[in-house]
Amino acid sequence: MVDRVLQAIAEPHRREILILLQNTELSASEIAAHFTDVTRPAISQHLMLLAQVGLVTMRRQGTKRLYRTRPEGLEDLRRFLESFWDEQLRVLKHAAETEEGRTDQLGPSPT
Amino acid sequence: MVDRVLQAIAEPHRREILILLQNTELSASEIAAHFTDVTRPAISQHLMLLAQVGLVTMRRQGTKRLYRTRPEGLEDLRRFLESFWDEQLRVLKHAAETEEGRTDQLGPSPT
DNA sequence: AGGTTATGTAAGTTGACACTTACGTAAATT
DNA sequence: AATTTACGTAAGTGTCAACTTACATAACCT
Repeated sequence: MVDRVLQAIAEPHRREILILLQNTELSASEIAAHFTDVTRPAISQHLMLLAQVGLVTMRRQGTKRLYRTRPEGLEDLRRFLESFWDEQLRVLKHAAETEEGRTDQLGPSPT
Repeated sequence: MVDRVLQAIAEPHRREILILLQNTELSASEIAAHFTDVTRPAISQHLMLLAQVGLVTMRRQGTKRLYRTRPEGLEDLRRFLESFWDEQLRVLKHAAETEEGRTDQLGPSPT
C-alpha cells in the first residue's frame, strides 16, 4: 500500500492537486483549470488514481463531481516514513558523536 | 528536489536498500547479495541514483565501495510531508466537528 | 425532446526507467 | 606483470505510466 501512495505523490501534478484540495472541495474542472500544461482528461485520470489509492474522495453534485482530500489515506505512508526517519536520526546522532575521519567521496550533485 | 527524493523512494528495491543501510555500512556486493530477483548491476544503478539524490553516501576502501545512508537527504522531503500532514490533520479535525451529511461515493478500493 | 455542461473512458503514442548481458577498470594479491 | 576481486558503465529491451484526441454518458435547462 505504501508503494502505491508513494508512487501517487511522486507525480508533481498529483501533488499539486492534493495541495489545491487541502482546504477546499473542488470540482474536476476547477482543478483542471489550475493547470496550463496538461489537458482536462489527464487531470481526470490523476483524480481517479488518487481516489483509488485513497488520497482523495469524490461526491457527485448535479453534473459536477466534487473532490476533497482524505487524510486517513496518508496514515500508512506517514507511519512508514516516520519510523524510517526516527532510525535515520538515530544514525545521524551516532555519527555526530563518533565523528570518524570523514572520507566521503560521493554525495548529492551540487545543484 | 522533493520530486527526485520521492521518485527515488517510490521504487521498492531502493527502499529496501535504504532499510538495509539503516544501521550499517555495506559494500555494493553485500547489498546486492540481499536481492535474489535482481542482478548486481541493477543494484549498482540504484545506488548511483540514491547517491545523486543525496540519500546515500559512498566511500572507497580498497577495491570495495562502502555505502551508508545520509539522513540529511530526507530533510526536504520530511519538511514537505510534515507541513502537508499538519494541514491534512487540521482538515480532518474540522470535518469531524462539522460532520455534514456524508455523501461519499468514491473511496479507496476495498483491498 | 434537444442542447449544453461537466466529466469519464477508449485507444493510441511517447518517453522514462528498471532491467539484462557484456565489457571496462582500479586496487589488491601472487 | 598477470590474475582476481569488486565494482561501474554501455547498450539494448520491455514495460509502464503520463499524455493526447476523439468519443460516450449523465444531469440539468428550455
